[in-house]
Amino acid sequence: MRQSNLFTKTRKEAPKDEVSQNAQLLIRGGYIHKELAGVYDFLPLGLRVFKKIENIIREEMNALGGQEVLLSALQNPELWKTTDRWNDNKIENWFKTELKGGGELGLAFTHEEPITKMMTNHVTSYRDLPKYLYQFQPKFRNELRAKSGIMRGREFVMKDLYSFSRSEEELDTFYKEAGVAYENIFRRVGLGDVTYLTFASGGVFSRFSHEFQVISTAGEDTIYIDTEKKIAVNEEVLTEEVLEELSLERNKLVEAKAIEVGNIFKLGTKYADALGLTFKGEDGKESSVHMGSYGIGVGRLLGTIVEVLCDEKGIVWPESVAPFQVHIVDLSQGDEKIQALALDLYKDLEKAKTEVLLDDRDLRAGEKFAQSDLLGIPYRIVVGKHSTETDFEVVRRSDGLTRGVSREAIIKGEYGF
RNA sequence: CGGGGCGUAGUAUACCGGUAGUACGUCUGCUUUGGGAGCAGAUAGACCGAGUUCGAUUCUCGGCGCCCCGACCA
Repeated sequence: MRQSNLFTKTRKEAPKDEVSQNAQLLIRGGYIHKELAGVYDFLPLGLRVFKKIENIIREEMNALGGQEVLLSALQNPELWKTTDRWNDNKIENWFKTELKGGGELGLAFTHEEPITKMMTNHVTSYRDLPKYLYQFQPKFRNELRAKSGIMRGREFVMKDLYSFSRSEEELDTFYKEAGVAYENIFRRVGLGDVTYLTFASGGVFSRFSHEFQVISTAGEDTIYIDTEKKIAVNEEVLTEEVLEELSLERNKLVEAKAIEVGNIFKLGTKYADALGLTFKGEDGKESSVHMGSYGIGVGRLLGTIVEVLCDEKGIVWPESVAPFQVHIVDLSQGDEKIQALALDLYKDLEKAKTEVLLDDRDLRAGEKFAQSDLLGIPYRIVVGKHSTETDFEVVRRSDGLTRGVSREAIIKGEYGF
């Protein structure tokens, strides 16, 4: 893509009402636009990153045996009354709306009820199970206070997977696999070193749920980490009893602020019982389906990557989620030869299916570099006075290292760092 | 929901009971050209409503919106 054609613009300053680093940088870079408090639009660059993250999650969910669906955002109150979750005293952050002809509707804040009900049409026998359904779907939560930029919004896209198993054991097995898939996801988006499996409050059907917490001062949660075992405990469940149960020693735990980027937990038969999701076993007996729920906020994950990996100059995207792999900065300043060098390289990279952004705008070098740093594309190729037809200067964004790289190697994506 | 703060140009800000100034941005021209450059010119603004007043962007009240701390967060 040519930058001269991109409608978004970078800014030197962030709006004063954005305090969080993730939103400041994303707005300055033209990745997102704030629509309302806690409500953000994704612009072309932001959407590219969003889709990259979404695809990594999708690949891992498919590898788990997940089948992708898309459930509606408008929801039937009757289902929620069945489980006693329609009442505003029970669920405070509902967005509710009305039909013209009378009657209420809910705007989805989660999907346990509708997906469980939907599955009653498809599950009758033990042969129909287990099944794993997931979706990327907007969720609406009427937060009393939106905050932390895109980390806690009122509308956000969540990947939610629901597992439908025949027994507790079958659920346990899948639950463990899902945990591994989650670790894969966070590693693949560049957060592997700072993400901890964290024990958090469970529910009626399990002692604990598990959160995936990324260490960050921007986090809202406090966790206690055992760095040797690479697990953590959320402060909300930290008691002597729990420590003993998990064989952890209090004096070995390190306190840290963390961002919850994922959460998995077992639902048992709670929703299946309430909504009649049962199956006939081999013995002909009717049993309730054992369910689990597995969530990742895509926007929050994107914001977390910005928050954790940025530096004083701007965003630093890992290659796996970057909007482009290569940023060609054309410093021709009217020199047609240099301009042609940049343009030829750009065209050849596009032919080679490399995602490349060409800064072909007529701006000064300083501005271009500053904006390029802000955008955070992993590799920058500077085409200027020193460039030749065969050699270019490549700068790695993450550490600023610079190398001379041959045209041939660049086309192959081999920069030699 | 409790507490606090704030609403002036696209952005960041200043001043003022007598209709608003600066910087960045944007546009034009010239100069400049490897880290947000310079000169000249131009563009563009008081959240909404009511009240007080000769006069309100300024004071008062109400509404709306935004931010922060806390609470909340299947």
